[in-house]
Amino acid sequence: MKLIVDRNEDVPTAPSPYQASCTTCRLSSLCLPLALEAAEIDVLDRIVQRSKPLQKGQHLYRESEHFQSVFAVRSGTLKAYRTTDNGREQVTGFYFPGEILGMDGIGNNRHASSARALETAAVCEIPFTALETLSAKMPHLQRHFFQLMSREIAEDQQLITLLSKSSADARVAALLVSISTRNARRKLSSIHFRLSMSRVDIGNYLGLTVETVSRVFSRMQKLGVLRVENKEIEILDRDALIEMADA
Amino acid sequence: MKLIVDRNEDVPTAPSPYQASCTTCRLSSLCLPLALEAAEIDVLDRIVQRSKPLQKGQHLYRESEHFQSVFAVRSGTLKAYRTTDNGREQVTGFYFPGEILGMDGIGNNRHASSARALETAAVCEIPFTALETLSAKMPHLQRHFFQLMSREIAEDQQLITLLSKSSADARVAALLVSISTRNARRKLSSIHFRLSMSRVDIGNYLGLTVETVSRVFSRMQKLGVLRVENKEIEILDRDALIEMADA
DNA sequence: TTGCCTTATTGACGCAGGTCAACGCCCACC
DNA sequence: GGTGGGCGTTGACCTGCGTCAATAAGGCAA
Repeated sequence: MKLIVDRNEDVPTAPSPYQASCTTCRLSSLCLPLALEAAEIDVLDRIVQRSKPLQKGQHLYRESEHFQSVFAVRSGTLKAYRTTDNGREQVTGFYFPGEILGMDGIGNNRHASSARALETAAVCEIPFTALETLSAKMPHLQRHFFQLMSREIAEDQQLITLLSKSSADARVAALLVSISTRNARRKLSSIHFRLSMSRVDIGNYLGLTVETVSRVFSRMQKLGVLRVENKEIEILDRDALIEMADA
Repeated sequence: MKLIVDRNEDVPTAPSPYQASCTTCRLSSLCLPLALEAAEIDVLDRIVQRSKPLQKGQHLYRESEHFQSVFAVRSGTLKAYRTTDNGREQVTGFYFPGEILGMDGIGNNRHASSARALETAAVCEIPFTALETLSAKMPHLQRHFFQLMSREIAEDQQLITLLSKSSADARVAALLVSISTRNARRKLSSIHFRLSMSRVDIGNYLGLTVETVSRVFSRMQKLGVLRVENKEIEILDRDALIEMADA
């Protein structure tokens, strides 16, 4: 007998199964421009599509597929990755609730990367042509999307720097700090969390092997910076971690 | 006595010293949306500012400065770079004529990187607020800028993959192929060109040391893939180079 | 032209992290 | 409860690239 209620409310409620609205969404402060008025949110709301949640491992979109929409994560985590010409995989980002993915597809009308769920995940689909039309009418919204894309560029550049210059320790530290910060934005614990991605994905993202990632975790634990128990991470010394991240 | 005419026509012509227009610019096919009508180009033309060329080493903008404009390269080459917390430099890109830079500043209203000229360079300044206003009225233009930004994201992701997975040989090969391709877009030789950036910059961009870059060039020369003479590069076997780029 | 300074090349050597291999643990599914 | 397979950890060894150092080759000023 199941006494504990599932925290992910995936249960459909007829007639419009996954209904929710931007107005009531507690993540809207992350993915929408704050300056948007109630009436404007309503208009936007009407173009956003909410469909049934993705199961772990399921794809949201695949590289080189026709691009139609960008997506906002509602719950769960997704990873974006591209496949290189020689068949290897490169994880290009992890996306948490409130974050937007798929913007790399706008440029050539096809997705430049694939995205799949790392755990059960729900997303809002935002058809891009509708978004464009709306943006032209709502300056705040246009500005907001320019900003979102610009920030994605800036974040990618930070990753470039990380990959180009930093030691294995610094890379892992930087990722943990990033996750910690993003958790804080979502009002979750910034020092205690569960990694939704595997060591393989972490290594792939950071340009390291699984073994190295594992060794770094062990080392940090020994140093008293972290407590690691499988996917559960507790940050014991955030300052030390931040220090390590730019060494 | 100087018989050879300078190819860079920097000579001011009174009364409006650096006058030129998007209509006559042979690069406009690269930096403007093709679908723009003559009248629209004219409107855009009016917001674009052309100032005196930058000298080698001169900054176009600096990291964390207030963001106001994006820039289109008219002639010469620029590099963008950011300074890490621990004081090191990371080159995030090279920009050739017809390419747009500065878009990473939109997100937080300050430039996320610095940009400096690698040689005498002329740019068109495009004030961003004006561009926004115009974009709202001209759907083609809005779409174009979304696309430009998206492509920058996709390109950064490619660099991420390169830095994360590839050998020194592959990185250098990839850069050369990229320059070669971009030269072709500008109707310049794709097999014979002069590198405007130093070995230090190349190494920095690719996450390698100068010494490694130098060794890779020597090795490729020995293999008959390249002919290297200082900054002059001749690609002897483009297919081999492309092959090396994803190994 | 000379001389100085910056940039590039080449060699010798060391180390961080990759590779290979063995093993333990977690959990899903009989 | 048992068992198989994936995921994570740890150790031993190897190698590609960084580091340090010496030298050469441009390029610019005077």
